[in-house]
Amino acid sequence: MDNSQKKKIETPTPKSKFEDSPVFNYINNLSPIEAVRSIPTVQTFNSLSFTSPPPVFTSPHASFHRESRFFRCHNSVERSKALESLDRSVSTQEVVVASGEVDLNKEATLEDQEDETSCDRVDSPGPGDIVTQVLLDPSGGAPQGEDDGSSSQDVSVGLRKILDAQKESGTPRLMADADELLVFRSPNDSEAFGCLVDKISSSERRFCAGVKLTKHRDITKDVPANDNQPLAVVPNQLVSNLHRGSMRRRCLDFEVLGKRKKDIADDDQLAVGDNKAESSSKCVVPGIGLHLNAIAMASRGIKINTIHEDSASVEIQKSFLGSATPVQSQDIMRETLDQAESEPGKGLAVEEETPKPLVFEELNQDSLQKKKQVRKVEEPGEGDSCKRCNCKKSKCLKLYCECFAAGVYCIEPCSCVDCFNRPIHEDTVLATRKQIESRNPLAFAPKVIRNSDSIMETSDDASKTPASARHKRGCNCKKSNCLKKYCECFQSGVGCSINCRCEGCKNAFGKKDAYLLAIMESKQEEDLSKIQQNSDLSKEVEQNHPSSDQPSTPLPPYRHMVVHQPFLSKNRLPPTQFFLGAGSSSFRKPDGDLAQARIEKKPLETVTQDKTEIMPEILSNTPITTVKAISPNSKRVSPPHIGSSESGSILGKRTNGRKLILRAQPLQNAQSSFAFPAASSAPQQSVTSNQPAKHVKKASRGRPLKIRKIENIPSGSGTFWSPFTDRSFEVFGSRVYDRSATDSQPPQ
DNA sequence: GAGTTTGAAACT
DNA sequence: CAGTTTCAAACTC
Repeated sequence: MDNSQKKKIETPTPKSKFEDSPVFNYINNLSPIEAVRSIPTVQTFNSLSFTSPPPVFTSPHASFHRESRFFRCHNSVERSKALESLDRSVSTQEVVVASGEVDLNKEATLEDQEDETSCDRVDSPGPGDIVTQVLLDPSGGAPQGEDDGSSSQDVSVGLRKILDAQKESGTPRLMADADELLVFRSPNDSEAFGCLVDKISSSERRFCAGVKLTKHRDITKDVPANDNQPLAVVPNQLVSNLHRGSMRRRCLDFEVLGKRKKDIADDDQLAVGDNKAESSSKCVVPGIGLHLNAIAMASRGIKINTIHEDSASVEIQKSFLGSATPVQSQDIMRETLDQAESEPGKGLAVEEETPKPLVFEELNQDSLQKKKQVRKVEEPGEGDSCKRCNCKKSKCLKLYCECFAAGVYCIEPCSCVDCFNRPIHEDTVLATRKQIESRNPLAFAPKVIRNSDSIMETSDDASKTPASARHKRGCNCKKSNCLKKYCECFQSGVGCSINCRCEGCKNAFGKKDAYLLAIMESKQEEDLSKIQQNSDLSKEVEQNHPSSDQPSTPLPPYRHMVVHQPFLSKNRLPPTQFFLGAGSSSFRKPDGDLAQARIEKKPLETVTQDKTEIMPEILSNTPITTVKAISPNSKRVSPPHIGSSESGSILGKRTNGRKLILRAQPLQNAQSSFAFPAASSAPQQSVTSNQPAKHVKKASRGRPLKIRKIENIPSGSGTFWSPFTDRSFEVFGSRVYDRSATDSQPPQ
């Protein structure tokens, strides 16, 4: 291309006197050079961007840095004041903080000292900031300096220089943060997040929150090899280091025992030498080995933030959830927001901490007071990272002990007697833990499972509730009516489920009985939708016009067609599902009024408002894998039919409500795969299966329906809609019946 | 803060 | 697996 351009420039006309002019020569010479110059520049950014996620990811990432500051000010009444003082250079600060992150990522394991100081420079944006932003953009977390080779390394070196220069004039305020980051090594160490967030919320180290957390995220993501590295004990410890030490001291690091022992020795020394520091640290860094706990604790860190109901916090927390998928994060966030809404104060796992000399300490006076107030309200629920026990006889080596159960060492605030849950007795702790785990491998797993995937692992159908929290084992309350914290479900803020053996359940978060109610209601709705759909079919038969290819609602070309198996859609809808609105409604919403919940849900419907949509909508509050089966005409596929008898089809085989998801295929493949409309002239009611015939006959109000049997269909059962032909089909076992040979406009 | 209640954990 | 005991948190006063 350059050659052709050159030719165009150079060879249009025979040489003229103009060519000899300096201007012409200048232009003639400049053009190709400009092109050559511009290309490398673009390529440099492109190369960086290529390793970066799309902008949709970069924005939250960037906002994370921005909001990390907010995040730290959340608990302060003078948040705005803090912001004023901090916002000397908003955007550039973020960038520089981020640059610290990059720097740390690159060299955390190499130079502790560098780590300590890399966070110092906050206020002075450097020339490399923009490039740093580019480096940081990838929310994938990979330090671009390592990935991108020389160019980004150069940038990083430049940043380091800048940082070094700033270091001389910077304050030591943030020094501790960098090495404190090293405390957290495990990607699953979500409780560490929680604790860290606690600390953050508690006011100190305002600015480095983002650095710390992103650092953690990046470390865990990018340097997995370091996951098992011993904690980096930084020399020249500051007060915060003692604090850190106590944090580590309370950490039950079951997976790196050998490596930890060395640290433990140090910790013990610290413990002897400075219990004050220990007591100042009630926050807990969880045991790295507590990977199971981390599952549930992934949401813990969020909890703290969401109380602020700041959308920015959401972004932060998404960022915190480094290992969580966006969908998971969303789910967690939704839940957390709901929790924060329904339980103000509970989400604040804030611990009192001894204030440390920090630059912005004055900004935190109020926040500390507030936190103390919050602390009173705060209840060390199941999800709290900071446990305090009062064990007398168990030596804190049984699950009776909250600390031990939470996977943390007992610390100063504990009032336990003869406590063995100390780093000194780590061997005993580990042995006991192993013993308990041998008895019950999930003994240290979170009691409440908020992750839908985890829920899906359970054997109970009722637990297969997407996006709903469940107590793992269920409660067994007899007298508390699940209305007091004796009830683990209530304490965890989740509704009772079919797993519970409670009596007289009145759990405000969801009665067990609500299951039955939900089942009944869903069945009613299913019937209604059945009737509605069959009515539509009748109309279609009447009109007898070919299928419409004009969807009223544009839909993405690719869609999952979900065939809800009867037991999921019909019988296994837990009450909490009703509380999971499309937006912020929550499973925490008391289920006292299911109807109200449904009413609230109704406005959320964006398509036709007929009753048939309620259930699918509810079901759609599931992870992304379950997509509503909505026709382009906004006509929802009715829940699958269940005949009076479930024999003769997959219905007879209860499959725990698993959803059969049929992936839509390109049009040319769709017809072949579904084998329709193979017999367009099939006789009406040519039904080979009794159940469909019976059902259709009944639902069609006596009108004959065009039902064509289609062979060789994957087993499954239910009604589904084909986006390619805008037809509905019924699947019964291995047979598919085309229920909409002629389609009509959907009812509005 | 002491005593009671409660339900999970542990034990048999 | 069911019944009992132990235990510590939650609760009440």
